[in-house]
Amino acid sequence: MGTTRITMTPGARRALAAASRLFYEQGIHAVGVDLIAAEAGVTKKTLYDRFGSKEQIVVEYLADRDERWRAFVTQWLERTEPGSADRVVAVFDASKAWMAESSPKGCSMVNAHAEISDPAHPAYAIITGQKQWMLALFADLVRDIAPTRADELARTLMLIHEGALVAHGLRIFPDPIGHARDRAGELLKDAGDRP
Amino acid sequence: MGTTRITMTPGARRALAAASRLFYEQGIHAVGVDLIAAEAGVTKKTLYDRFGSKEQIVVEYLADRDERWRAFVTQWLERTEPGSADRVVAVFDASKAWMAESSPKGCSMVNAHAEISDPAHPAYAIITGQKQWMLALFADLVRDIAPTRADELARTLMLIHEGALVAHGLRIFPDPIGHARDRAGELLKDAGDRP
DNA sequence: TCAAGACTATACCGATCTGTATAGTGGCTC
DNA sequence: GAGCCACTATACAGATCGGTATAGTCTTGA
Repeated sequence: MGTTRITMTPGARRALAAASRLFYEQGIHAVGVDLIAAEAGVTKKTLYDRFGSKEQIVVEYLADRDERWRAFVTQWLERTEPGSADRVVAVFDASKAWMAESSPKGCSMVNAHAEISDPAHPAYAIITGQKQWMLALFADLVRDIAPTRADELARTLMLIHEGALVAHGLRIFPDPIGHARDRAGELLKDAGDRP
Repeated sequence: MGTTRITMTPGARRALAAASRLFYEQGIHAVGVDLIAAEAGVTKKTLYDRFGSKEQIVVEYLADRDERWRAFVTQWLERTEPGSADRVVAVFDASKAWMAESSPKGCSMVNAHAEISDPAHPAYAIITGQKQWMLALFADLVRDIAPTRADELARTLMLIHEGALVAHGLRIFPDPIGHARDRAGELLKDAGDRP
């Protein structure tokens, strides 16, 4: 991990929880540190003692969300049969559950990327890192089913998955993640038929 | 069209061009009206005489981009055979050309949506309007090929297309729109085989 | 009991934010 | 050549931005 993390004292934990909610709902630039402090029941002094800068709060926000998402998916995968197409479908099931819980505005990484122009920003690596992790995960899961076409299928799954998250956030049509899940299932069934 | 548009004087045109570039590259909240005025070679007075508010500049930015995108796609479609699967593929070709030109950060509508929380914001209707237009376009084009499955296929195409734009913006893998184009072609070839 | 550390409250810094006011200049048309 | 309109320049209002300083309170563990 290339990003520096901070020690999470009780106050820092509350601040991060408030910042996470506010950043996701209203956007990063739209939320000031005064608002974060007020919502968390914490003074700005405490915020800057713990995080040092607003940028670091943003980094912690994304790194924490990334960490929780990876753990969430891993947990869903553990309930499925290794080496089966069900495992790919389970990723979409996990996404649907995750989004239904508290992510009506789509992927936080994609949304954060919209507000960060500088690739040198420490948050940039977290954002692209998660997407690379997802692509590698799809490739690993597909390799057990269709080894020769693993990379190509993984990229297609990636497109469908990202598209579903966007469609969910923008409410383009009902249940886009469920739709994506079904298409992913068909895609792998067809791929398995012709070896 | 539910959004009010303004009269585009030369100064307003320059201001909108500058705002478009800045909003897209740095995000809406990160760009102030002073910067827009300076970059456009226009005073703030002129900005407020023409647009009235920053919000209205944002609305013009999105409405103008939406308008130009629709014209762009329509132009590409006119070069293809009506009723053929090539027309769907042409949408992806248009997207690839559009993004290559001046959109390295993905879809401006999706990015703007990340910064706008209030559905009552006048920009909201423009954002969702474009996505609905795209979905209807896909449905119309597919109806000529596979009428019974038009809506389902249109939604799948929508997911692949949106995913490709995100993947392009985040540089998840090389040429995602080209990849999406090929998958869309296959999808319709298979759909046409079984009527 | 005492020291350390996490926290609180308050007040402030300079900079920047959106938005407005005043006064004056340039070019176009009738 | 008079009037109109787009534009320029400057200065400022009130609020909020990220970030810091001082001083005091609370809990925890040795």
